[in-house]
Amino acid sequence: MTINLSDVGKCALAADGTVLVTGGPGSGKTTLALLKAQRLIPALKPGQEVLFLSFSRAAVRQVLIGCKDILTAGERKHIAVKTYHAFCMEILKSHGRLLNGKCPTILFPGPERLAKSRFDGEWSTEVQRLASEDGLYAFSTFAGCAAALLVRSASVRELISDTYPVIILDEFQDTDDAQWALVKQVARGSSLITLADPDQRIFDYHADIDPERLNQFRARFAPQEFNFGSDNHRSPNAGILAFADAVMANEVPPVTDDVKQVRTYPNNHEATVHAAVIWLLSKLRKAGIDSPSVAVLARSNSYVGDISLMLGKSHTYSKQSCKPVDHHVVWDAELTAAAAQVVASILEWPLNDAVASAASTLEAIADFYEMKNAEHPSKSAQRDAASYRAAATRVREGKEPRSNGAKAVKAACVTGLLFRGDSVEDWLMARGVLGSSDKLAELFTAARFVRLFRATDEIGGRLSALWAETGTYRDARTVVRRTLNLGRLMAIETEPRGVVLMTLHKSKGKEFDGVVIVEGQYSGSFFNDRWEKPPFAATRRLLRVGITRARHRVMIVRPNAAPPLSGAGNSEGAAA
DNA sequence: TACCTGATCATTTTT
DNA sequence: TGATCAGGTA
Repeated sequence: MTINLSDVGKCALAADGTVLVTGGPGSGKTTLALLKAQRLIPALKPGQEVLFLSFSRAAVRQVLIGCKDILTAGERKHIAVKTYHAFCMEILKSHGRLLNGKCPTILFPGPERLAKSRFDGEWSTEVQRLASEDGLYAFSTFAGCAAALLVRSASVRELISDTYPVIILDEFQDTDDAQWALVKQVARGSSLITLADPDQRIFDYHADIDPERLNQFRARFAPQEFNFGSDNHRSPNAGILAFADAVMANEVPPVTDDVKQVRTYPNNHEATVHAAVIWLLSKLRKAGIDSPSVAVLARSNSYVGDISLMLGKSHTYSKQSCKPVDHHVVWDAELTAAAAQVVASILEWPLNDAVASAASTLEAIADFYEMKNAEHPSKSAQRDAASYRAAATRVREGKEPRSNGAKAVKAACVTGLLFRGDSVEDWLMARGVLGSSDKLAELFTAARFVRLFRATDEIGGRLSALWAETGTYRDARTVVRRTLNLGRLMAIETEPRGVVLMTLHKSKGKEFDGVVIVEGQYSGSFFNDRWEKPPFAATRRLLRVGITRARHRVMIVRPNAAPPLSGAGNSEGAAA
């Protein structure tokens, strides 16, 4: 692969010592970092590696792809690309005993969530206590504890600097306080190559992520600084980046074929979103891309879920029929998984008497509300969890449950369900129990999102296997739980292909042929002066990140009533 | 304690 | 539009 470096790029490549490289999306920061690594690798001693630190596994994957383009197989052996979490976990596992004499163990996110939902009190202080007293480290404590360890132990610090004499820091503008503390420690012995784009700060609503981080870095390390500005190596022409920059600056965006805005009316919003995705796919295919990747981005998780439901239905748009679009959703699935457990427990009804069956389903429902409360504490979730838990106990004691929701479950259970062995049909029948009462509507909605895991086929297959073996759905709950966990892992590891739905935030650092950005009518709106004052700088940065994910084409679908994207009024592009 | 009613609101989080 | 919450009532 030949790489044409700009003059700034050449200087940055040649520079020694601590370096700070800034530049916009697709300006080639990562490429430059890898070229620098390539230049430094021959000087490494045996056992030494260049360390490349990123925030997410998705980012690591993206960097590894870059490594394949730029480095030879031999060179790649001398570069370690890791997440902060992986790096810190290694430090803690190997040397954590030095902190408190306890054998270090890791509290993984799944078990942590469970523990959190059962724990009454401030969880953030509890994880600190678990780390310092028991040597049990939750993921959120990794960086802070690793930093504390390096402060205390010069020998561990030296060991790390000896292994990793050069450390590349990706997306530095989003470094949190604990990670910054860690960076300051490793910098005592290793030299830093730091990559950043202050305009891609999209996580700084988090109190730990300081908008001043880059300046703190400059003040502490006085790095040689190189600015790649708006160099653009991602999309073949500059229309997309220019449009994105205009949106960020709240200026009238340039007219370009690469970015189209579409307005929707309340009665055709869903159909328009659907049609936009189909239209973009066909445009990309016509442009010669065989299997284009398209990201559909929205502001909130719940709205991403809504869009998934839209794409799963048939619509008519301008007399054209839009068939369901196969797609993948990057989805935080804890609640959905809990709802799936409820459905699975219903599949197990025929195996037990009505009392045991109803009680186990009621407990699954209580678990669902506990999970809901753990994710987003609310009085109603707490009350519902307690109420269903109590109902389960009452049922086991042979009494009638009090609440209407629990009564509906009990009644359905007494009537019983007759499953026939068609796992999809039976799943829908079991889910239908939740649709029978208004009180259970929330669970019904959550269970509908099981298809978001793209695990429906997998679950269906495994349930069918269960049925073939036993003529029942014995252990349906276990099967469903395992399948959903598996599906989650695979979703992370596989390269995105086809249509993928996610939040704008999650799209950071990723790249697609086409991008559709959707604004919702009620939720998922862009400009809301409830949280943010005009000119909505944070939202504009976020939109810029989303728009610049596209290599070829962008569509922005917005309600007709929404204010103009930028440039005070006369900025509307052509509608499709 | 459960449920009805009307008011209020509708973001983002790596592993 | 639809979910959620506080306050009132049985």
